[in-house]
Amino acid sequence: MGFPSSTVENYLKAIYQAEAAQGEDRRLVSMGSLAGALGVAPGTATTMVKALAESGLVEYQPYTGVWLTPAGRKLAALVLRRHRLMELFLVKVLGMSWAEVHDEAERLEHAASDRLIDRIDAMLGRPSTDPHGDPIPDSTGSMANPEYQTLVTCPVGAPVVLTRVIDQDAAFLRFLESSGLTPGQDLRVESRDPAADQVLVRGRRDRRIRIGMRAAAKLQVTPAERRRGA
Amino acid sequence: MGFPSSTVENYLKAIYQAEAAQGEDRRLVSMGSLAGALGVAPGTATTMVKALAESGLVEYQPYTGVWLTPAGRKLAALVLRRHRLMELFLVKVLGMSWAEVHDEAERLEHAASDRLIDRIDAMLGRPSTDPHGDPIPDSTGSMANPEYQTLVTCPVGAPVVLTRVIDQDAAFLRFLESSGLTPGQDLRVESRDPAADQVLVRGRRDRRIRIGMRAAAKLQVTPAERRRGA
DNA sequence: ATCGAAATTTTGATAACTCAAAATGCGTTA
DNA sequence: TAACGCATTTTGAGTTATCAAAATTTCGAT
Repeated sequence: MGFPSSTVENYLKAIYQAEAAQGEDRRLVSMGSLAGALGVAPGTATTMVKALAESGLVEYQPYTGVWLTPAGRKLAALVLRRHRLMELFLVKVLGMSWAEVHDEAERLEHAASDRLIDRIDAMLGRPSTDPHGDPIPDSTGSMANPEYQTLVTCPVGAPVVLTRVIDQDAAFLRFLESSGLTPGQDLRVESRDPAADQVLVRGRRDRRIRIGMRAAAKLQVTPAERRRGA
Repeated sequence: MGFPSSTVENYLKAIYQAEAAQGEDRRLVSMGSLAGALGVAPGTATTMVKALAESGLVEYQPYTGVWLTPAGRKLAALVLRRHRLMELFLVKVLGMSWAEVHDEAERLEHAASDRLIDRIDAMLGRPSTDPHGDPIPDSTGSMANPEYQTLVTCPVGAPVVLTRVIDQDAAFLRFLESSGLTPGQDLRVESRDPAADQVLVRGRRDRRIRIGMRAAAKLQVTPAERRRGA
């Protein structure tokens, strides 16, 4: 009936992202991980999910998990759209830092009207990704979901471009910023040592950055385009 | 304890504005008008106001009314600050229309952080009034509250500048916009006829606009500065 | 001085969201 | 297959904000 509450939007978004974080196929989200992602008690998640199932936004199998219906998926994508456009807007127009916009957008995404979001979208030139490289769903809720390699999987020595960062933690983002590891940067993995949990990255001006495998796996890259001309 | 909910902020804002709408001295707001302003049942207002009194934000006398404590007044002013800066931002930066920003700001004012508000404030050059001419409280919560004349009280024939519009109704604002009655415009009251409930205004390019006394009373003006030079 | 209308408060319910802790189900391991 | 441990669900309760309708208070008019 009425439009979805912030709480409903947050549950849908969390389910959407948990689905996406898993593989292509297994789109079943456990109560435990959902409750964890939202910071609520397990019983709370169960109760809410049953309500969401009532309104046709998710499917729910007791003791098994939840997944989104097409309606729920669309709604979640539109929340994500609001969030990501808002983040990009805060960075590009208001000059806020990459690291601090997440929480701000987390609240604004529930307050901004479609009209406002469309203005922002237009002002930014209908962008396709947010400051972290996350793709922005269009106004119908559909989104490109490209598969990238990461600093763990890309070939050693090959020039790549940092394309997407899969983590919103402010401290991590501040570290990346201070290391020059921001989307768009040209990089090259110089060496990888799984035993020592070390990845050595060459950045701009041959800067060397050492990070662990876990962090490296959060940095997605694409092969660098060969420069044209001489 | 925790920070105020949107509901609390809205009650404080409504009380603040009801106080201001009354005279300088009589700052006592009745339950009826408060409930009316917020669109809730009278009993609801009573309940909430008692809770606000518990937290020291208002003083409450049963069967008499409410008024803000200094703490409540400051909080209300900061909500108003967020609202007005947000409105001005939406108009100036996002090019939204005067008439449509009120509802948008009504929601965003509860979601924007102090940090964001300060960025907006800085980007707009620490403005002193919003698009309606309403004064913007500073970050300590203090606000200039100038007394203006209105199109009902200003001298007939005297050149004045439209300074402030005391009404947020979208239809009214759209009418004003289409009539060229926006803050900053030079005007002159050509004639006033209380019997016929008519005020005849001369606007830009000698345009004639006829409005009722009630509408005229919502348009606040200051005497036009005499132009220097030839 | 009292009566009655209007405003206000109280009462009893409801909806949305949450928790802690008890109960239940599920899969694995012995 | 029986039992253990863990995840999940259920239960009982609390919070915040709301309403409708009954009870109460106030104040002006007779």
